[in-house]
Parts: sequence; structure tokens; C-alpha cells
Amino acid sequence: MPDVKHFDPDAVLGQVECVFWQRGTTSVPIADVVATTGLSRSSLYATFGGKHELYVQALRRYVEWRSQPVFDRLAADERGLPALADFFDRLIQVRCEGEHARWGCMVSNAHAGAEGGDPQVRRVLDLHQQRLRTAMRTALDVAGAKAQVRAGLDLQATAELLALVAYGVNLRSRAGADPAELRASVSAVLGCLQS
Amino acid sequence: MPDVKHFDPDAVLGQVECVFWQRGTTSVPIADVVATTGLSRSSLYATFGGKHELYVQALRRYVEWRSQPVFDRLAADERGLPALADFFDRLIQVRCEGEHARWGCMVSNAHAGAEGGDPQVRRVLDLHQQRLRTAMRTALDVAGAKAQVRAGLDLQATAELLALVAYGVNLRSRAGADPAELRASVSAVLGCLQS
DNA sequence: CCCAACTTGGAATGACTATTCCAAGATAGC
DNA sequence: GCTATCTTGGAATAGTCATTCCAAGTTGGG
Repeated sequence: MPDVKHFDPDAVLGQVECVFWQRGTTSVPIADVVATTGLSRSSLYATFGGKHELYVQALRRYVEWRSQPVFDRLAADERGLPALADFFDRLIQVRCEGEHARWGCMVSNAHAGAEGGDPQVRRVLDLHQQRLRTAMRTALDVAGAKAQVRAGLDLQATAELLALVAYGVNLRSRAGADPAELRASVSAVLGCLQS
Repeated sequence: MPDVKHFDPDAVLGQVECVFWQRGTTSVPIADVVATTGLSRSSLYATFGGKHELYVQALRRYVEWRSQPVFDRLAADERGLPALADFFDRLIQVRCEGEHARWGCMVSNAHAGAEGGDPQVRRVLDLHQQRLRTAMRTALDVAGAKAQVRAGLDLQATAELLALVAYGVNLRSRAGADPAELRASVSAVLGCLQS
């Protein structure tokens, strides 16, 4: 005989994700979350728990819904080096224009903020890093098999390097970096890998 | 006939810089700054203004005292590619061990936080980025003149790339990245540049 | 149609925050 | 040593924050 929820928890979590993504966690009062989602404090606390648990759930949603599909696309792209170029092109585009322009990456932002101190958050950050590196590595393996990259390259270290570059793009885009310059930097590193 | 200050403002600013560097700005109550510096609220406000102005001054101090000397050393190092390797070696070491281990870079941290929204902060961030890129470019020019790097390299884009890698190192080090992996990534990019 | 179980909105709470203010203390020139 | 002027410490203020609580409303099975 329980009453049913009058809203869609996952849709709400998506809105919360956007707020925290753009503005971080400490600078968003719970009142703003209430205003954004349209539901009341009671419903928020009853459904998601406190502010911190809400943030963690939003961060997890970001990794699963925003990052993972992009990583999957990269890993599934059989073109090798062009797949990597495509990944970075899309990344820079998302970071610099459109709905989420200049928001950076929610995971990158969490690295720098006080959120990173929390063990739960740290685990999500590590998961994200591992998945990104794995996707990079997969694409690099394809590129290696196609002899698109120089022989004798340390593919694992290169995968990690490309992940670092992605983090750099995320960071600088938030501060208003010129997308053309970012693209040139990516071209520089991908060009260097080329055989 | 004025009384003289009973403390050294610059030494105090150094302490404040460390607190904000490690913990960010929003998660540090002014009470903690008072406790760290040992002086009173009155003296803090009278000398530096409010919390935000204090943060900006600390950030500026960080750029001038922490970043700039490192950039200068890089730009003055006439070895070319080894100078860049040395820069990254020292960077990773500072970020992963010693007094400031896992603090990241105060400027990188500011990129991701809510601080980046402030125009004054943004200007410091851009200044830092420009100086870092310039130092990288200088070292790359030397490397180019010595024919240490591949011909036909876009040196400006490569300088920007290396800056992005540095930001990536700063970010990941804060989340506990393995210094050996970071070093391998740096080796990968520097190895690629080599002729 | 009724009722138990849940949701909801909004007010209330209590802790914490940045900032200001004032009386007391310290200084350096005269 | 005296005094004008600044510094200092701590209390006071006003605002904001996350969280809790309760009365009223809503649901769906019997």
C-alpha cells in the first residue's frame, strides 16, 4: 500500500549531476539543488541521503553516463590513430562549446577540489582513470597492429600520457582555453606518435 | 608615531598560501587561517582584507615564488631536451613526496574549483599558463637548435602540449598517482619528440 | 470507500561562517 | 615619560548552511 514516488529519481540525479559538475560541491547550497530539481528538501534527503551522498551518486552517474560511453566508443573504434584523434576532437568540442561549455570534466574537477579527500570519491576517480587509460591502450594497440605508430613505443606509458593530456584539456578548457590551441596540442602529440 | 606591525606580512602570506594550496579556499574557514598564522582576525583583515582578497594574494605569491623560479630555471637551462626531462622529474618529485606531497599545484587546483570564476583569479591563471608555455617554448627552441627534436615539429603547439601534460601531472598527483607511472608518461612524450 | 503507508512542503533547528567593532595594549617621536 | 596612533585580542553580529521534523496531502490495495 505504499505511495509511489512522484518524480523520477534518475532524472533528478541527472539535474543534480549538472549542478555539481558546473559549480562543484562546496559552492552549491542544498537550496540551489532544491530549486533546480523542483522537489523539496524532504524528498531529496529521503531519496538520496545527505548532500555528500548526493554528490557521490551524481559523480558516479557522470562516470557511467557521460564518460563510459565515450570510452566505449574509443575502445570499439577500429581505426587506431584516427580513433584517438576523433576522441580528442569531440572532447575539445564538448568542453569548449554547447550546453556544457567551460564546465570542464566533473571527474577532473573533483581531483582538484576538497572532494578528492573522501575515500568514496577517490575510488570513483581511480575507476575513471583506469577506464580512460584502458580505452586509450586499446586504441593504441590497434594503432600498433596497423603499424600506424613508431615501433618500440611503450604503449602503456603512452596510454597514460594521453590520459594526462585529456586531463589537461579538461582543466584548461574550464579556464577558457582556445579550442584551436588545444587541438594543435593534441595534433602535436598524435603526430609525434605516428610512424 | 605609528605603531609598527608585530609580524612579517610576507611570512604570514606564505603560511596562508600553504593552507589554501593544500585545502582550497571554500573548505578553509577563516578561523583555520587565524590558527595557522597565529595572529588575530583583526590583524588579518586589516592587513590583507577579506578572505577572497587573501586568497588572491596567496595565489599570486604562489605563482611568483613557487612557479616562476621553476620556469626561470627551465628557460635558462641550455641543455634543451634534458632540461625538459629535468623539469618534469623535479615536478613529479615535488608533487609526490616531501612537504607538499599530494597537494597538487595551487594554480591547477584553482582551475577546477569555484575560484576560477573570479576575474582576478582568472587573470592569475592565464598569466601562469602563458609563462609556463613560454618557458617550455624556450627550452624547445634550444632543443630545436641542437637538432635534438624531430624536424618539422610545431614548437608552439608542442610547448602547449607539454604544459597540458604538466597540468595532468598536477591533477593526478593529487589523487595519489604513482610517480613511476607519471615518469613513464613523461618519458613517452619526450621520447616521441626526439629526433 | 476506507485506511495504512508513504510522500510532500515548509517551517524550525542548531551549527558554522565571514566580517565588524571596541576596549586594551604597544609603539615611536617629542 | 607622555601622547597620538596604530595594532591586537576577543567578543558580538548577521547571515548562511545542512539537516530534521511534523502536519497535511496522496496513493493504492482491501
